[in-house]
Amino acid sequence: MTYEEFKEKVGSVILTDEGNCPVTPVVQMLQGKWKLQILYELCIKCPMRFGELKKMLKPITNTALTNALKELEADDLIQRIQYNEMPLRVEYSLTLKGQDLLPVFYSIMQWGIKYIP
Amino acid sequence: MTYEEFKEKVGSVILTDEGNCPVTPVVQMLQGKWKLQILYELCIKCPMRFGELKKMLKPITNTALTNALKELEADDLIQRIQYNEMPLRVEYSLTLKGQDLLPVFYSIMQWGIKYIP
DNA sequence: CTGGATCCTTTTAGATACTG
DNA sequence: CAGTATCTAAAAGGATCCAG
Repeated sequence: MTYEEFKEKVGSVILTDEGNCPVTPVVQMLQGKWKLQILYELCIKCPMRFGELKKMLKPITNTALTNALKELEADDLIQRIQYNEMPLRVEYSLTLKGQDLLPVFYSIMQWGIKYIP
Repeated sequence: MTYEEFKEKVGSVILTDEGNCPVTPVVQMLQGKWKLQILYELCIKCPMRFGELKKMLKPITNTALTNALKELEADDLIQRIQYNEMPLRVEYSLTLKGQDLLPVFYSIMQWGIKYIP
């Protein structure tokens, strides 16, 4: 896509909400130190358990992981399922909405490959 | 792109850096309350002057705008050109690297259109 | 006009200990 | 195992005043 094409599309499609950036709210939703990494892990393996995620995101604390997971669930990007076994088991997985972020991740990744050494 | 396709591509292409999310560093770079909005404004109109940007991002303060612009420039996403006229004029524009974010913005936008009411 | 400098408030993240 | 609760540290953001 060229610069002019973008201007044209954005200008007509969604620049209606008082000139605000249509990208910002989405990125706000993904902000925080851990959310994207969690989503990424769930892209690679899904579902995953709490402890499994914690191990992958190594230096993360319980508090941080819990908070991030809660916010992602509140935004309906991931789903939490609790199995009342002994010991307790909880599994997190991407929702359809969350899976729909894959193309976004991929385009970001393509940019990163080009520009991040 | 499907879930499986993503896994395959990501797994082979870039999952080399110790399992860390390849998307995160890019998003880190775009984090902060104002950076994306600035880039977006520059997508719509480029170049723009300091005061012009300030007007578009209405409640922003000088400090916040200055800081965001500096960081964007440090990441080589925008370019600052100063004209020593009287009164002083400074123009900001997207670099090629910055313009290359357009497809990313567009894919985020598509997602937003689908899921944000 | 385009910021710099300073101070202050708010938000976010980390450490530690504890529970069903 | 999967969290909660509480506290502290750090970072981000805002307000105000000043300068080339």
